[in-house]
Amino acid sequence: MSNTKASPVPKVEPCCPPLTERPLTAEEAERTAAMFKALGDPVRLRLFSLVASHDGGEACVCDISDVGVSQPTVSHHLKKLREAGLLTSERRGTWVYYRVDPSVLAALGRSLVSAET
Amino acid sequence: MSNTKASPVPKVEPCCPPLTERPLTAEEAERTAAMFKALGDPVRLRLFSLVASHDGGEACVCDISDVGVSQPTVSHHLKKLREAGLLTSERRGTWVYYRVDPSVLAALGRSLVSAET
DNA sequence: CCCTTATGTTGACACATGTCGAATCAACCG
DNA sequence: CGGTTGATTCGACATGTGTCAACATAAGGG
Repeated sequence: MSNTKASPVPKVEPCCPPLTERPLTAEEAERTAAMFKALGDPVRLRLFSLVASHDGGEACVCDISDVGVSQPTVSHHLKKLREAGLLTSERRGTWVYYRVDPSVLAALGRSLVSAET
Repeated sequence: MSNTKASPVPKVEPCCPPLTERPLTAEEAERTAAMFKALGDPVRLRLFSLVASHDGGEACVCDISDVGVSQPTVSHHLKKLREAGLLTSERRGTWVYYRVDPSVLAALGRSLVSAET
């Protein structure tokens, strides 16, 4: 309402401060670790990669269900990724589509590469 | 040793292919997830951040043992980080020093940020 | 030498997590 | 409607994981 102009986004910090510049606080570590944890399972990482690399950055569950586990398990992992803030889901008719949140992903990555400034 | 000359390191791929350009194979996901998993615990992430942000990129265990868990637990987590290839350790006299592997860290980060090319 | 300090290892245990089959909910189609 | 297919939820189980106390190892100092 008030700051509709080009506000410099004072201290939003979408998710993850850089790991290499100062020690993380307990709270920061808690939030950031939750995201790394979500990517720390092979099946979830494949699912995430399948969604992220799909055309338009989104994919139907039916397109990515072939990762070697049962379909309930796929759904379970997608839910975890959604709860971690890495994916969003939307139902369009019969199918449910998942897509990545690019900003969160980029911020997470930047928390790692910021070392080589 | 045949290739002692200045080989351009053909396709080493230190650890982690980009997640957003093509679906990861099961094997790639396995290896990459292992690193994310190592960073997926709050205590480990704090320990890692403490080492990474310390002067000279290395820290004595005695400097980073104050993260709210017992000392054996700290040692246990440092071992996990070492096994994941994120930290290396070296004993110099009485104290053991841990330091980060910058190349692995950067490669991991790049696997996330490569989306915004 | 023994003793103190600094780290790492072992064993045990509570708890979280990945997995599946069965049941359930949602949308489309004859 | 009833039926079919897609997707999630539920209940259960085996396995993995974080944690600590106790013990072991390493280095240095009296």
